[in-house]
Amino acid sequence: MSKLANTLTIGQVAERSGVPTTALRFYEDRGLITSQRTTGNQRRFPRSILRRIAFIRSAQRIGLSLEEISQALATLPHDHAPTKADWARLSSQWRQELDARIDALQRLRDNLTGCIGCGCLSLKSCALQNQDDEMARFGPGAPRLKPATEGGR
Amino acid sequence: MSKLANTLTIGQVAERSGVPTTALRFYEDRGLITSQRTTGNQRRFPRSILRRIAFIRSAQRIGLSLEEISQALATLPHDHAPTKADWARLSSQWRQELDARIDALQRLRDNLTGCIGCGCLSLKSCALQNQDDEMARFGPGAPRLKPATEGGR
DNA sequence: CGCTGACTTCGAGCTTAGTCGAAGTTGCCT
DNA sequence: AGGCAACTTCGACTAAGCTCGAAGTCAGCG
Repeated sequence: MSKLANTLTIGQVAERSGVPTTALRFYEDRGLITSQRTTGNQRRFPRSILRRIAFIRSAQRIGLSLEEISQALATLPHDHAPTKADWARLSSQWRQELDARIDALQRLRDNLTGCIGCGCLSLKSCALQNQDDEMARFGPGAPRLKPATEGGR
Repeated sequence: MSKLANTLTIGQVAERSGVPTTALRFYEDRGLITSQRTTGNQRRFPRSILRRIAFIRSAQRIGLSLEEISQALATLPHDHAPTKADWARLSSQWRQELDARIDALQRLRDNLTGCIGCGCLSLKSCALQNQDDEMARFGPGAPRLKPATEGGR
């Protein structure tokens, strides 16, 4: 608890951001964040990393994958923390995604509600059954991202 | 394309339900469905399996895990397809879950909307940052079900 | 009878987002 | 100089929901 440099160790970043060191290293591995190294090969982060991490966690909360977040970050200046304008641009994009997701869920719910009385579950006619799979990507379980969409082999 | 027995092979079930044979075997493995075997050890399914599968896929679309679905199925008579009443009971339960999820997403969106202009992303003050993690379980990626909630070990 | 396609089991692999442990190195305080 | 916490890498493991391949068996048509 001393040595206030203008860089942070991974432990300090973890403490301040609430993100475990393991996750931070993982993010670096995936290119979401970067760091300098000391002569002894330890990571040193600029303070601006905290905002970047905040950005990442927010995006995750929205439901983006690290891959998508990575792409979003790629549209930002990588030498400093995102500006207000950057944030406005991306966050309104995300809001649209959220809107779409809410819509999809609502449609699903409405279908379900319509189905409660009918006990249908017919493979052909039930709206629940035939709803296109846009919900799939939001359920748990990664592989449902594309169940059998892969081109032949 | 002949031999219309009152039981179905796994391939026929796959074709009629749209669920791959691999998945069907997997479901059987997990106890979600069962089958008879021929003398040659091949699976033969009753036609009622189609409804059961429809049920399973619907539940998945709602966002339930196979484990949860398995539990729901356990409350049903296992000797025949779910009745109208069974379906009504479960589907209205699911609707509540959906409602909760929609609410959570809407709250998230509202926070995000409030944040678009502010460019805050402050670790301490931003509502997006401090929102409790109830959204986590609905994003993609299984492990987010409980990020670091595991009792110290 | 023979062929072929559909079936069987089994274990390995995929994906995402990490976590954990081992074995070894640094940084920093006293 | 010593000591200890914090750091390093690396590979293995988790969870869910499957998919794939290998190696072998079965069903049914001609």
